[in-house]
Amino acid sequence: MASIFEEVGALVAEAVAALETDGTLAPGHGVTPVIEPPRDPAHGDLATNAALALAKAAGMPPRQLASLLAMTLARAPQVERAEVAGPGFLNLVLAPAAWEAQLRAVLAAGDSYGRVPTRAAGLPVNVEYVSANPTGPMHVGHCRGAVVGDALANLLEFAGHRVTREYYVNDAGAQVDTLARSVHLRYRQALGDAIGAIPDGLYPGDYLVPVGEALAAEFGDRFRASPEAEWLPLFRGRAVAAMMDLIRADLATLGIRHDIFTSEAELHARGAPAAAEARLRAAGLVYDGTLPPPKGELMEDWEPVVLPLFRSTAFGDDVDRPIRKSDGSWTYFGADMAYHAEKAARSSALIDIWGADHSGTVKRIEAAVAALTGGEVPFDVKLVQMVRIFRGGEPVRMSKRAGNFVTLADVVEEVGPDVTRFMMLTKRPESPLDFDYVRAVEQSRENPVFYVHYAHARIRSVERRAEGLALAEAAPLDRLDEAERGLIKIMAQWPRVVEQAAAAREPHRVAFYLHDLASAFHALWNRGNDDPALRILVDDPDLASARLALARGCGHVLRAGLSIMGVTAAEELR
RNA sequence: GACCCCGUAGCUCAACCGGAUAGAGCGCCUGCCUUCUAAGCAGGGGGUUGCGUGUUCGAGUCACGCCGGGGUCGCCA
Repeated sequence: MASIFEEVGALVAEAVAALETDGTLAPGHGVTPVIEPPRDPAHGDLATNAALALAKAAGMPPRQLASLLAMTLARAPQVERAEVAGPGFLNLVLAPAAWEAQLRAVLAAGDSYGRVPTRAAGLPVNVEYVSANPTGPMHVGHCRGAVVGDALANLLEFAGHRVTREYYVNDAGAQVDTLARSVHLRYRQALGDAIGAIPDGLYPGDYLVPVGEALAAEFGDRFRASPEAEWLPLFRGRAVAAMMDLIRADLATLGIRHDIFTSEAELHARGAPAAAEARLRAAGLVYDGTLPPPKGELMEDWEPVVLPLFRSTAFGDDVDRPIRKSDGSWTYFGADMAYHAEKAARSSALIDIWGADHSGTVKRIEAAVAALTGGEVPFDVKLVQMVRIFRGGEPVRMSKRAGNFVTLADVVEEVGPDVTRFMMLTKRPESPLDFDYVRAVEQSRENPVFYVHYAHARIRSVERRAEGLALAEAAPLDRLDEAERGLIKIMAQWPRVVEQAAAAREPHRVAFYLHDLASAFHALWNRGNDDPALRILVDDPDLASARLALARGCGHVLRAGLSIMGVTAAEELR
């Protein structure tokens, strides 16, 4: 069944078409009227700007056009009243039966209410998220991008897209060589060498100790004193594999699993950057040139050098960007460019979730994708701002260099995956987030996780209690009152929330919507505290079954939303 | 210097491709527990949406310019 917005949208479209038929309105105006719930409930259940948007095409004042539309719309059985308001808005009050039908649709669809059937045609949407460097366990800073990316992938699937969840493994370059050297030190340590303090520039974390021990057990002292060239590739491979195991285990604690891990090293091995360079050279977008000296802090060692440059300035970037270094090896950007070209070839759209510290590189990669796909594949980079972690208002320090950083595992262990995921989605990603261990587990209205769980637990409690009662089979939903229909109206917005959150790539909107829905449910529930006749399970079996159906429907929507967020719906809170 | 993000109630934040009188929570004030879980609910007070100009029937939302906070800048990763 169509959502209430689609249903009313169709009615409005019919009314507009009727005006075209009788010549009031010339066809071909290209206007799609917006149907939305008005902010002010006095403006009815739904409002449309159709007359405002079409006034120019009709050559008629908006209010006059609106009253023509109102006359047609008022004849529809779903519409109780159609009123012209303000500059030419058309406010619609729907008949109670229309809302009862919406509740029946929710109950029929169950937890799938609002889900769009998967579109089989075309390539999947690619969401790349986490992509943390394989040099250690995940820290809390990675956590937000991980949750936002995963929830976004869930949301897009719910909205009918096929989705590929992808992780780009930066297993090439200097940092993984550093990792390998750090592991070699731990390997010597495992063989009994006194290694002393970990030198500056190497990774100090204890998590490398077992990696060194495993290598010692397997290879004995074969690489103890041998030249670096003999062990570096081997140690690098083992270290990266071990780090990726750590990272996958961290992600698993949050229920996150990627479909594809793409290796930067393999990308180089199959010559992808060179292929991308050739295409861009042919298009005149890569040339050999010299960069101007960097602005900002003074760079004493800077010297002009001729390098292959990507013409990102043609796409709004400040300067052109080198794709290879003076020694001929690829820059990070050179590989990343090729990687995105490969992803674009197998995707209908690309979405990257990045930490805000990479904001400076967005333009060049957007430029590269536009250049390599001819603008055919939409590409969005969503920047996620940093997380600051607190305990009872006191900042908790983290420092990856010192090796004593707050890990993702620390957070999940302390507050659990559900709270972690929910909290990461309680703000727009582009706002910095303060995460407080104490407040995150607080059981109060102030805590949105708890608040939504509490609503669901109340519904489950009533459902359990109702199991032993003899209630009417088919709930007579016309017994519901105005306030109860108000809850249906909020539930009926769910398909639209899904559609718009998916289009905007903003999973946090689901969290906010669930909070609103839970709030409406709590309000209804509490009427029963003031007046026992307003409780759900009253003596009248017809009325009880109708109210139970309402609560059940609300439970379905709460579970649908929580499943997108990747949060378990609590059965009870004790 | 340049680029990116942010600026909305005392605080933390919303505001659905631009829509009508900008909404929640916290804190403050006033009510509601022999309960279907009061871990909650109802009501009250609180705003020049940082400033300005422009586009529009209509701007917190779009454009441009300022101001303020944060982040970034490299042949790094």
